[in-house]
Amino acid sequence: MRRVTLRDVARRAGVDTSTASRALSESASQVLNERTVARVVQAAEDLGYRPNALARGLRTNRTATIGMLVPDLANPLFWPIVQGIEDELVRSGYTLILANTDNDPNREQRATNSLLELQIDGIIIATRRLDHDGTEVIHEKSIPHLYVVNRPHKDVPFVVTDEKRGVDAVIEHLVGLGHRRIAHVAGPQWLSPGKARHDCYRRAVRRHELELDPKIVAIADAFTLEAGAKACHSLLTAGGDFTAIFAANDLIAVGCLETLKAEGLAVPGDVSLAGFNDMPLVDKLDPALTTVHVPHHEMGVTAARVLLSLIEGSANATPKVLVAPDLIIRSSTAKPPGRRK
Amino acid sequence: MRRVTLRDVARRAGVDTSTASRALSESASQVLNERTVARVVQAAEDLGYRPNALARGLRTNRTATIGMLVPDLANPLFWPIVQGIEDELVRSGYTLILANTDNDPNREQRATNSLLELQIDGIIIATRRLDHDGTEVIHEKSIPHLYVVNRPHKDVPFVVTDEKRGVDAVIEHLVGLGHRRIAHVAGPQWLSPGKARHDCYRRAVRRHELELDPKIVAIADAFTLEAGAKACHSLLTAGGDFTAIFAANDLIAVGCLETLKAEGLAVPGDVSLAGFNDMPLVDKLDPALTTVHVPHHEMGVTAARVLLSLIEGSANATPKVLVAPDLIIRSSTAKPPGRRK
DNA sequence: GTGAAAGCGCTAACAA
DNA sequence: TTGTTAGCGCTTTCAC
Repeated sequence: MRRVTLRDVARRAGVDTSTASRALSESASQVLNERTVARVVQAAEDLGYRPNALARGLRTNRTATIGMLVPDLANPLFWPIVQGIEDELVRSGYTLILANTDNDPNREQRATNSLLELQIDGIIIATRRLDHDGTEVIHEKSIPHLYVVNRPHKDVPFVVTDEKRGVDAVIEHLVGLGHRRIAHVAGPQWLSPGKARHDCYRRAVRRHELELDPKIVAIADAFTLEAGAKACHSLLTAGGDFTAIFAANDLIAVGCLETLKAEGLAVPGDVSLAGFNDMPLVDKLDPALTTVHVPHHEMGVTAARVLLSLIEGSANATPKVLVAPDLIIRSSTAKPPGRRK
Repeated sequence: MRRVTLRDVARRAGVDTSTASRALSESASQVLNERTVARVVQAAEDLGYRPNALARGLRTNRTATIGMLVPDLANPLFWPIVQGIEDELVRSGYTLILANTDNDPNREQRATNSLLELQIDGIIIATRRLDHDGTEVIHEKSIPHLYVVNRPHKDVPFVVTDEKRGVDAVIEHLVGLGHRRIAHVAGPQWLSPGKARHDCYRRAVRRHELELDPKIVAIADAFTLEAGAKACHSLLTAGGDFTAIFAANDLIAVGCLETLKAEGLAVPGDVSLAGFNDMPLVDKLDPALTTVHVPHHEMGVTAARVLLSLIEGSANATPKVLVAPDLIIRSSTAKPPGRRK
């Protein structure tokens, strides 16, 4: 059972393959005799013809596929983004090719090569590493590309979270509640959100004229619950005085929550706690987590749109979009206790 | 800046394209003069040559890409599976092409076509709908394929959760605790896991010689928290007597938890509650949810392996793998209260 | 309105 | 050991 090709269709319709090709093309079929088109369409249907995207792509230099580099598929953060991207791409007839990089430079490199070899029409990069060699090629090749979630440099096209806005909202909220000593459990500093939120935290603290005490900053090894718990522990043993913790993301926050509870500290009675991302179920914890909600799905949709406009050449050179996150105040933050802990 | 082709490489190395092709092929290069190979490799590197996968695929009828149909990217359940699949495929030099179907027959159909047109070497189908017309073509085309998570019929290759084992473990656990009236909040019956778990529940109840009371079974419209909360509500108003609830998945379970709490019922004091899937954070809820852990990542890895063996023809006709889930007992289940609620 | 012909970039018989 | 040749399936000028 051989594959049905355009030649087979043409033969059955009694026309040349070029005519069959035209008949099956939305635009080119306009030029043809109606009856010819009908005959070809019928033949194609009878035979169960399905065009070969490889041959078409080879010929036209367009594949209607978009590649995406994801650092970590296990991170719930990326699901709605990928979904948003996929949703929007499908609406425009594109297919998404996904490549997981595990934040590993080697895999990043290889994945990038694979995508490029597949002659994708554009690429969306969700790397979080600050040094990402694997993607340089993309810039050189001048293939339409877009960074999402985070950006490595200033001068690349991107659709990213407005980290500053999110962090500022958290700190302002805590300061508004009366907190003066706000600790930070940062994420890994070699990952873009880890560094960005840490920087924003420091600037916000300074702006509010609070003391910038290294003893109330801990850095988690990873954006995980376990790393958060460990970092929170070191925060407690460092002996710094604090009444609130701003955690670099929700998983770290939940880790902190575990540690605080284990140490007999009440949240928010003794210590207020805020996270970042608003991942599923954090609103069902006890206490429900105050966090920064990032409209990830929307971000994905926007990213896809921007990339498509880049491909069609209808966008300005390097589009830059900041997606505004919003603080969701729940019950893990409250006024500081009357006296210092 | 034109794309670098094999011809360019060949020209620079002073050989024919066919020789260049051989030099760059792992196997065929064995036949060539070492120095020639070195020269070609050097030229390729100098020029930044990257093979065109389209041309290669057109020629060889192999693309080293695998398609995957996912019903719902928003469902956390699928991510570790996708990750497992991706991890394993990459190890074998394959690339994953993802298509989200939203459980929509139309999108399913279109996505299937797209994948087939891209000449994928195999396809993994994660549909949950019981009637899925969109994928018939795949069977006809006799392209290597594999169902994952759930299967539509008996006679397809699959790597799926052993639903029966999971449900039996839950019911046995509850019966062991002394529960005699175990309610079920089922998932949508047109989705495979919804129906399967419901069926298994009924069989298990019968096996334990408990009463099969329709008043203590409610069906949620969707596998969501909200639908679970609503269904739990209707369970309560139906007036059936029960001391435990087996929810068809974790989100439904959390919905039940909300409703029970709102109605002033203690979990597990008044009612025990168990879920299915062990999604992230359910162990941090209050109470921590007893649930069935499905090794999703491992399932993905297995699925990829099986599909690859199918592609290489080294597998038996229709491989069928049941992945064993395990009951994780946490604090949402306990002995029933002394007297009926 | 339709056909003829060329070629996208690659691989693999077949020759030499 | 290397080159010659053909062709994968499609689109698109160019000619009629």
